[in-house]
Amino acid sequence: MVKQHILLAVDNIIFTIVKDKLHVVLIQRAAEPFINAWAIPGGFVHDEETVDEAAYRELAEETNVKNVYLEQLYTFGELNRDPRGRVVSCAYIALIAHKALDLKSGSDAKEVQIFPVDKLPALAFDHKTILSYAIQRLRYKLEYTNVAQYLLPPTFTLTDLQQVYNVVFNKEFDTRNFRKKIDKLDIIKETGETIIRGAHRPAMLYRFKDKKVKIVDII
Amino acid sequence: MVKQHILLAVDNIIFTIVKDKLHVVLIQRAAEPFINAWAIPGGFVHDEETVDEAAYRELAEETNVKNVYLEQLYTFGELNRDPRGRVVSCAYIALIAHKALDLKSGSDAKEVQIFPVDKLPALAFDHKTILSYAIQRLRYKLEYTNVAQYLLPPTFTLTDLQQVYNVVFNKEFDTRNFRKKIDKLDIIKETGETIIRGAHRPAMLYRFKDKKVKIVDII
DNA sequence: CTAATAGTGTCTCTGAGACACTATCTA
DNA sequence: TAGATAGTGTCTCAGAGACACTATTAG
Repeated sequence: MVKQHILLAVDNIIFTIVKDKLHVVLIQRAAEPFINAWAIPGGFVHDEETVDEAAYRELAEETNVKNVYLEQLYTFGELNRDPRGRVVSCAYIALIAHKALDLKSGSDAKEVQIFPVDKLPALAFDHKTILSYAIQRLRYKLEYTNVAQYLLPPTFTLTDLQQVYNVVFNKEFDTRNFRKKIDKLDIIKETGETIIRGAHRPAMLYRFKDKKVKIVDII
Repeated sequence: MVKQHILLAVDNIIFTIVKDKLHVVLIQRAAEPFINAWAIPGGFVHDEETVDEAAYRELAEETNVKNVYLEQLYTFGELNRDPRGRVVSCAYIALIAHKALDLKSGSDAKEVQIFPVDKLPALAFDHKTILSYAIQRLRYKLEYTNVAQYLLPPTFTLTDLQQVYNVVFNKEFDTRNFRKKIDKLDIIKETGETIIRGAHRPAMLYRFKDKKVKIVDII
């Protein structure tokens, strides 16, 4: 029907939170172009898989994960993104709890590593642009949905949950107001268990009521 | 580098408001598959143009427009979208004032026509899915940005502006509250001119202060 | 004068944000 | 008992939403 010389790729911006920093998974490229440079993991879409499936497959090849949140971010279609030729990339955001993350480098990467988003190495291709866009979207989504759960283990304390927001928005939310808000939204429930994490009062563990992404005004 | 048999297309969901209904531009297909069926206008991306440019080009081929708002919506990458083969489509939303719309059918269409979104014909491909998604996004964007201006002529009355919101959200906003809100947001200015549209008090004409898309909490 | 739309102000209630102390544990 | 984090309530202010009348025109 048509002659076209465009290749379609997917890129996954994999976010996770470590201590008090938002981190992103990057790979060190093992081949030209941009050999040795750090890049967002991704690859070409196969003929017999959907674009979503391609993103899942590529994600699995880099990180051993289940229960990841994956959401299409944007399609980057500029002309000279890739020196090898015309490549259009459909970017996805993945959210994962740090505990669940178990990185192993795939065939096309020397190394896989997480980096705090405020201390990134130079990135290959237009990956810096993609990443900024991803952070924007992440903030946006945390503001009005319950996807924060995917950055947390299945059970967590209210402090953990607030930490996610503090870190992603890079500010200190007020503990009382934050808890009031969460309480009113009715999106989490107590597990009945507590956890002791030091020489102080133990914290109640909670769980999200609904795994499905719901629109809720959190911030 | 890679063998891939995927074609990349763009589709434009062109919205406009006529009287008290949200409308969308559709073409009647002149070729198989889905010959004679109505479809969202679109086409394949050329090798030497960006995906955005492809969307603009296709848009221009169907509608004689300048000053259109065009925004990438979502990339639809399912396997059997197109019976001819593997086609991934990057969908865009376009907003245009009805006055500015001057449709002419391109080569691959028998007919171009606007339809109210609540009285659509059967649509080809997965275009019904795409359209629902587009309407959702449109509502979303009107809620928190100033893009409503692109559904209006350069100058308009407050009633016109409210009409856009009434129509897109399919409800009657309160005139006083709506105007208070718009006033406080400081996004439009009086032109100083009035317009008479019948046997009643003339209405003040306004203009948006800023063409750039801005985040503002309208609804 | 009638009919039709343009244009305006007040009150109530809810939610956002500022703010400081008690509870519970370990060492 | 000192040190550390968990957990909680009140007040103020701003904004959302409900609500009804006057202004201006043509015919």
